[in-house]
Amino acid sequence: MDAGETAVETIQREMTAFARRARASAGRMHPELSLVSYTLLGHLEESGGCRATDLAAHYALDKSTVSRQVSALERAGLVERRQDPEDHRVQVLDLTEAGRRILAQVTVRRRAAVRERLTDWPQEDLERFAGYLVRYNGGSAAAPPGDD
Amino acid sequence: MDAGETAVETIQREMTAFARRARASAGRMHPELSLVSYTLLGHLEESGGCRATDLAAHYALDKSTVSRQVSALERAGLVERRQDPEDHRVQVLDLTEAGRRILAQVTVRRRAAVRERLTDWPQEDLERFAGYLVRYNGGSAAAPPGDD
DNA sequence: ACTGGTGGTTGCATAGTACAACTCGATGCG
DNA sequence: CGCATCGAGTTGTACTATGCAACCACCAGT
Repeated sequence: MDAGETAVETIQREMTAFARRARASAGRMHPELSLVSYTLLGHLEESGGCRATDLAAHYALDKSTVSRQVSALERAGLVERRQDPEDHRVQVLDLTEAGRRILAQVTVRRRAAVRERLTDWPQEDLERFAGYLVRYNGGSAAAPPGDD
Repeated sequence: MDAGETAVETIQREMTAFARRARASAGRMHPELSLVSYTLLGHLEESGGCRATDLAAHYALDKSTVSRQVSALERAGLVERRQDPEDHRVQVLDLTEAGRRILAQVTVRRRAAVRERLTDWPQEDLERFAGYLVRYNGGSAAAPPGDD
């Protein structure tokens, strides 16, 4: 196996390991906001409000899954649904004040956890790593960070 | 926010995005081997056989979860259980031939999918990215952030 | 008005998970 | 030795996330 294969193999293995860990403990750290709920709220904040269908498409989730997640978030008072006056099929979703607050809290906690692992990393490495992740995840080198 | 914060923020977001995507698509890609099953088989291969308790500890899973996963893998003919002659409480788990074969197949497919996203990456970037991931995941045994 | 397409909800099934209670065997202590 | 304790694993129960399919409501084009 050449060096390229070795690097690909390592990347595959490490990404797998990460995904498994994230999944295994997704609910433990932020009992009030699951990983999926967190990313949905994050997307609402970034996008400034969107439709359930947009969330489903963006996250490759079934619309029924999004529907239920959104219902839960609404029950929890973190998002609001507004009827689109232009199209009565559509519900435009947006964060409530409480939603914004919780999202900010969880973001801070998550970022702290990430930063924890990144202590001692030189600034240059942080930036390169961030760049690689963006490039890997998106093909989206163009998209703004956290686009997703 | 300074550049360091921005990089940390991006890393956090991208790792989260990746975890979510992996989770969403884990089952679709390899219907016969879920992400968790895959990692368990992988660990058995690396370790050359271990106990269910070791798997649980390594992956921060409840022993009941591992028990059921292992049962499923055994039913599928991918792992074997052997009584430890030293301690009759213990079952040493190991891959069967079929388990090895499936694991190899899925590894190839997963690696191909990863390589797909890494086409056009210069060798130097591949190696650096792999190194960053190892470093990020590695110190993490204690408090994996995606893990939380 | 009919037809087809889109946004969303609900019923049903499944996977993965945790926690608690349990069994069985090992280990240690009086 | 006999009993208490510990460790490995299993099983019962419950919950969450998820997908698919069926369905309803609405929009738009013909």
